[in-house]
Amino acid sequence: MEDTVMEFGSSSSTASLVGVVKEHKQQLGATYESSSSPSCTAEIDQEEEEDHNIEIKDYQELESTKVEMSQVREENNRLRTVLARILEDYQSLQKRLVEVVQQGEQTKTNTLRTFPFHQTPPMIQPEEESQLVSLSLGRTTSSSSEKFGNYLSKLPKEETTQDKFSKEAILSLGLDCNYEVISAPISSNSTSAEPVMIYPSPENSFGNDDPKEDEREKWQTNNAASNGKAVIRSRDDDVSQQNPVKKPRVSVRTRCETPTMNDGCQWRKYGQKISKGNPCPRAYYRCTVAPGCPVRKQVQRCAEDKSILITTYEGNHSHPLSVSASAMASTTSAAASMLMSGSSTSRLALSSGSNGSSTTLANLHGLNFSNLSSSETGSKQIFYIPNSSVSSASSLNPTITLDLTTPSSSSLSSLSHLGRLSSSTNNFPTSTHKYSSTSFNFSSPTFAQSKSFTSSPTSWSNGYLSHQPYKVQNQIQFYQPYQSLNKNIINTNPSPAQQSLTADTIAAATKALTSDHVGSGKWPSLDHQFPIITTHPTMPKGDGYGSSYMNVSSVSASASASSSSSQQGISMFLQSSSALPFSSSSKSTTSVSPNMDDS
DNA sequence: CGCATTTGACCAGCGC
DNA sequence: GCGCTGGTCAAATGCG
Repeated sequence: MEDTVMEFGSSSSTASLVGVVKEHKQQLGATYESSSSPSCTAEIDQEEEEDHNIEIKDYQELESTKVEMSQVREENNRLRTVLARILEDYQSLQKRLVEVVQQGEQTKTNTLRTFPFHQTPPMIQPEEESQLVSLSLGRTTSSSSEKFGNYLSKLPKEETTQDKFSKEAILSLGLDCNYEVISAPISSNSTSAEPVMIYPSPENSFGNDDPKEDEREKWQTNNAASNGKAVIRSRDDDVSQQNPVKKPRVSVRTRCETPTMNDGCQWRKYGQKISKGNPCPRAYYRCTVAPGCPVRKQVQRCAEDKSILITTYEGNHSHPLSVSASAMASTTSAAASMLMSGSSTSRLALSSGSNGSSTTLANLHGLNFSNLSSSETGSKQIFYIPNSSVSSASSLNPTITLDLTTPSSSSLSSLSHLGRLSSSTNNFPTSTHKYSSTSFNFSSPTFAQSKSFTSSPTSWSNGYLSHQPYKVQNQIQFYQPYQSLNKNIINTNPSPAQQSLTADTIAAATKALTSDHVGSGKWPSLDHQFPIITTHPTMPKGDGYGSSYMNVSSVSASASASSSSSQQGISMFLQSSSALPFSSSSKSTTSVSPNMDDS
């Protein structure tokens, strides 16, 4: 890209072009003067006329070329801006990586110290350490890929495709996932230019997802374990006891006329039920992108408004995700993390955090990369859901609902709703209004800064990306090495009507959920209006894991350029990933039906 | 024929 | 203990 910039952006080439144009103008003028002479013969006049026409043609071509060049120059400027931003982001990430790596050992120690709800440190075997770290809620900072390699080495020996997925990627962008910052190889003095990759760890705090296990066993085991039943497990016994809470669920409400929402994943229906209180059947799907992927989803129409589709996700993807799928997965992941972190704050072992619950919320936030800053990674936090929460846990999984419907979202293709100020109104069924709501405004200047969201709907793209209306989803995906390195890109080619709403709105939700302001403990001023996320605790029993309702009804952002270093966490990735090669030249090796969920 | 969907049966958890 | 409900399985069925 840099070559392109230099080629089209050099002022010399532009100047030379202008010179050529001027020269032609002069020639034309001379030709005109000579042709006006009455002494010329008819032949000469004809020749001159031909020359005149040719030169006029050349002149027109040059003029058009000039216009093109000016356009290219503008394009070039945009590319330069993007490139500069990418470089800036890259340097910042590199710096952050160094910080994380340098504190790896210290983090380990802190991890063992912040263990009050599980076991006393003496009971922790050294070989279990990596597991325990990985089982923490929210992100964990793996100081080295070796640690994870050790973890993998302890898995059963049989090497399945699933295992390969796990070992190679470990980047399931699923629910309640942990993110590990891995640089391969990482050394304590690593200052190489290795890109920092954000991997959701395959283990999560609640699901005990283990790609090695049989899918069903895992699924049932998780449920059984969460219900406090004795479960025969080999490796995850500790986990089951530590986190007997059911997997958090993220329910996404969208206006969708199609049977299911296209979220980029492949699903196979395995059941359907008529649930109580809703005449519309509830369909059960499992992810079939990779064998053994534990992610399930339930799809049901809203009883009050049939146009609203309620999709509930549960579990972690154990495979690389497509661009569009990662958008949803990252959103649900963030929502799940927020749900678990926020609802369990009072019960968690808070090893650090000086800003009260807000800080805790952010610290638990699996997606809040910006919290990888040294100040916080230095005191790595492991949060365990205490067993005491199990006894009162309802059979209902903790659920958080993201309302992606808008009061006037009948036109799905229109992004105009993004430009409006958030409204507290929503289309949530009246049955849910009985719950008291707490409104969280996840404003974030980085939203506008990253150009993912600005006041203009078309500014979803940043100029050149505007020609790739669906590639902008990369702006909300995480850097997946699978896609950039292995070209394992799934081109979902979603239908615009479906995807436009999903992508931007989900991105809004993701951004909001991952907004660093959550962790700042301060809610910024409303010069940037972003998704209004409202939580509705629905568990009157007070087990701390009730459903929450998040209204991401509308998004409005003013194009503020304000930024702070602490906000670069996710926006950096967003911007960087948007410019990754695969975003524009992805060769899909796996084809997914454009409307796989709609067929 | 292979794969996805449908649908009744089964199981587990919870409340009474 | 029983019934209700949610969730899953698996045989049957449909489809390309």
